[in-house]
Amino acid sequence: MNYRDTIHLPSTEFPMRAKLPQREPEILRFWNEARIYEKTIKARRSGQTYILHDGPPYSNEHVHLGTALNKVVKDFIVKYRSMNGFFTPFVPGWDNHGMPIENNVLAEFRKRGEPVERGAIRKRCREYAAHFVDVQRDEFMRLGVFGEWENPYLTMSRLYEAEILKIFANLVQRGYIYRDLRPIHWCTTCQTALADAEIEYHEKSSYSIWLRFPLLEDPDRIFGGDKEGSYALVWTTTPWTVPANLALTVRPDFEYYVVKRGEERYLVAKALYEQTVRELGWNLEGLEIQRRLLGEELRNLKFRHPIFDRPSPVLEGDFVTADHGAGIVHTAPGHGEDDFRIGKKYGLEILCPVDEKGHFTAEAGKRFAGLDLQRGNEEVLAALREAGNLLKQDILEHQYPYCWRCHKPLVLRTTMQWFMNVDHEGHRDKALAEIGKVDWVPAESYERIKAAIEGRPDWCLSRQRFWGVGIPAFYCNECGEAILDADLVRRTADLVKRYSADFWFEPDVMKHFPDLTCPKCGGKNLRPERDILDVWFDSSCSSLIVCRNWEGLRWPVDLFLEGPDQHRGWFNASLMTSLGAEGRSPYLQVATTGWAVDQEGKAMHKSLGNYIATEEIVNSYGADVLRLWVASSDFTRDVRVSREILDRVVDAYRKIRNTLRFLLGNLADFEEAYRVPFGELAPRERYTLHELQKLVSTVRSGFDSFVFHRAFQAIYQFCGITLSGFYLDVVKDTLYTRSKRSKIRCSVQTVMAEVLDTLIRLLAPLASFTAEEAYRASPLERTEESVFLLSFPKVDPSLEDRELAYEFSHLLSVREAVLKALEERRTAGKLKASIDAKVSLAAKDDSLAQLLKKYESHLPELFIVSQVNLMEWDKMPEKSRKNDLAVEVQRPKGEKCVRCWLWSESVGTHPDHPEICDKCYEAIADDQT
RNA sequence: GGGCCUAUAGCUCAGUUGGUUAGAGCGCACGCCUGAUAAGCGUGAGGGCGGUAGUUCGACUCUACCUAGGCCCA
Repeated sequence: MNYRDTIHLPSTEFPMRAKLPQREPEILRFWNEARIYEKTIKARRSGQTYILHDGPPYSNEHVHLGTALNKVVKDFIVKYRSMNGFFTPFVPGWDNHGMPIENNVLAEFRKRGEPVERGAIRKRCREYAAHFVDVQRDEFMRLGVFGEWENPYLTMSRLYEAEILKIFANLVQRGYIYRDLRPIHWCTTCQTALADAEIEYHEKSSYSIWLRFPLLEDPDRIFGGDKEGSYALVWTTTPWTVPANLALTVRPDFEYYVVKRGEERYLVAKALYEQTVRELGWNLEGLEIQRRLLGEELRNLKFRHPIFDRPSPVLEGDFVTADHGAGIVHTAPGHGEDDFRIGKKYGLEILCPVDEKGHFTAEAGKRFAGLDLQRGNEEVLAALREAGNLLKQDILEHQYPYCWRCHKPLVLRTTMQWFMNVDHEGHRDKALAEIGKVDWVPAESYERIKAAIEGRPDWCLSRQRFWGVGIPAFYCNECGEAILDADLVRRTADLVKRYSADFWFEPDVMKHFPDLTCPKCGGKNLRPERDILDVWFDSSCSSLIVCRNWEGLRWPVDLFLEGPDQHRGWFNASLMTSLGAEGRSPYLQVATTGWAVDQEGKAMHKSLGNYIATEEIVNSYGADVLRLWVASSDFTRDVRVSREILDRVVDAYRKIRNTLRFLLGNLADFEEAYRVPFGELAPRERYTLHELQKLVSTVRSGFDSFVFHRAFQAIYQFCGITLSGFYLDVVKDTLYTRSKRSKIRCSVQTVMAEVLDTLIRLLAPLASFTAEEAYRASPLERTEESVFLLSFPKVDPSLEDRELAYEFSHLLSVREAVLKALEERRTAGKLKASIDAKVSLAAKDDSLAQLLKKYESHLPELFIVSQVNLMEWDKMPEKSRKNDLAVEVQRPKGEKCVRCWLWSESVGTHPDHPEICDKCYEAIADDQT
């Protein structure tokens, strides 16, 4: 008889090979067609609301791996909450306005030689953004991320653009918004301000000049009373900024010398003294250091402008360095960041005598007015020379900012901009108080947001760009008055809602404001502001706009979760607008993800060649592998990706998948009716269920505290060790050889059913596709259409048995010793399969001996051997003893059963089946009835 | 240059308030099985905790500095 046909081997449709890139799209189709996401939301409508508000990625390219990582972590959290009964609508969003898209579009226009016209550019930007919203939406969906993909938020939608202005109106009304000067990088060719990212640095030849400022006032007699022949030494590379000079800055903690050279006296920093002397070609021997004093002692000095007859007072500033020059910095508040700041601090005028084309204005003086900066440079040098204040003129090669569009050198110009006052009515302090109430994950991230808020300057909201929401201000053409009024902003918002923000830039926009007059002069000739709002302002409004306009959402929200750059970005900006407009922070909890980096921990760049595309991983490994890569990593730090890392994730995936497959296969003939009550299960089975409860507990606490990699490791190790390495291995004999409906086989299947059901649900938020696939392939009773409509497992205390687990921990260490002994025997060539062995065993320790006695009948299957003999310690040979345990491996008694392959003395006792053992004889008989 | 953070076996991660020979899983090597089979099982070899100098009876754990890396700012 062929007994192979009488054993019960696993059988399942769930294939060993996942073929995820092919299979996942089928599962996606099912989710979409059956509207599973919507069903999870509807099913939990009465549950507690949990809102994770999505931070909008920028819609200008394919999904970056870091963005994928971010969205996947969000999906873990949302799915877990949802399966725990929370109402969790997730509205994804995109940031659409802004410079990168505008620049790409401008490049397209220029390439085709089309005229750069505002309306046409904006139209194309809108299309461009919409295209990449579609691209990214598909890519996010492909990752298995659940959400309102049919109803996302777009910052360029009319509703959103209008709401931005309503929030802006609130800030205007509350007095947050003001207009002031600020230095910005300016391209005189393109006639526009540039953002930092639009600047590129190249080598440039500049003048390097030394000049002197004659002494004007010296109340503290620093120079000893002689005004004539006393000077401050100054170095600069930009002669054209000299007409804008309004001060000199020294460093208060530097030491300065008054140096006598013939009849002249010069002020210079000690640290730069020798270098300066060398530069100027002076003879060191002919010099005399008359005084040494600290920079702070110079504060009452006033010098005279080297060209004009006006004072240039000495200021104290920490930005002065000892790298170049004389330690005395030419300060022109209109043409430098540091200059501007210190100018404001000391209440200086902000003089910027250069217009948008790079020509000197009348403010630069008659001699220079109208000159471009190149000719201006020459003329300034000539004027300095004539005044006798130019000491040296040279050429210097140095790094200088250039426009990335026209590649011409940039200048710093100070122009009028709109600002949000971050200190308005204690705003900053309120913000600091608010962040103290927020839960920051990881905790250190509080320090970062704190530093970012403490240090943030007033928010410059103006951008001289095309693609964004226009700042709804007006200017009077009669008197120049700037008009920004909350009600007017709201009126504009209503128009935006109707026509989109594009209407603001139409040539006849003023027709919408026919009644408008200048509040100052009553003039009726007004023009609209052309600057747009900083796009950070757009995205900073997202929580307010989305969570109060989308049905079912709530504000403030439970969680923001983004990359670490958002401490200064979106976390910060959202707090600013929310606090200003609504008086509180928009979030209760903020979690930070790290960046996706390469194997060495370095940032990925396409130019470095270490860039791995999301698409590449999804197409060659599958989304579940990408999801498990995220799940296996500590996302609060930077997350590494490499071939090896992905290969290890694939190993883990296969192990988990094969474990599921084995469970599914061995449950093929199982039905609910055969379930054995938990109380009647054997120790081995109860132990496994106990371990399953431990797993559930570990996974839950991992999910609760966003430590997904612990949850993942626990699942992986449970599959690999507890199941594959122990339980499933040990139980095979029972499954295969016992009669189908025997209680012992049904007991095992009862456990396997429980394990399978739990495992699938534990895995669902992480390996969503595979969990769904396994659920659909499951022979168990399916109560829901999708795994995501099931609940997340909870610990069942009735399945816990600590005492039993304690006993099993001892049995398992005995098992380890036995396996070692078997391995030794195998190495010696005296044994192949462990089932061909008999093990004699003795424990030195009495309690262990008793434990073994208690479980004696279970030992052969635990060790997967044919027979186990418990012996007295003293009767065991010396060499078999190791520590407190003695193990000897021998040939079993009886004959090998051809059906179950175990050795038994009962083989041969059944005349109708002479080659099989009692156990098999019984099984065959049972199965036949 | 400043702020915040990271650095434990090839990989992903554990290492409680400083205390005996630093852990896990995977991978790797070797072996077994052929009734989970492009699967399954077993055994074993791998690091001295980025570096240096301190504090301490004793440091992967504390301090300082340095190196490499990340984000932000200058």
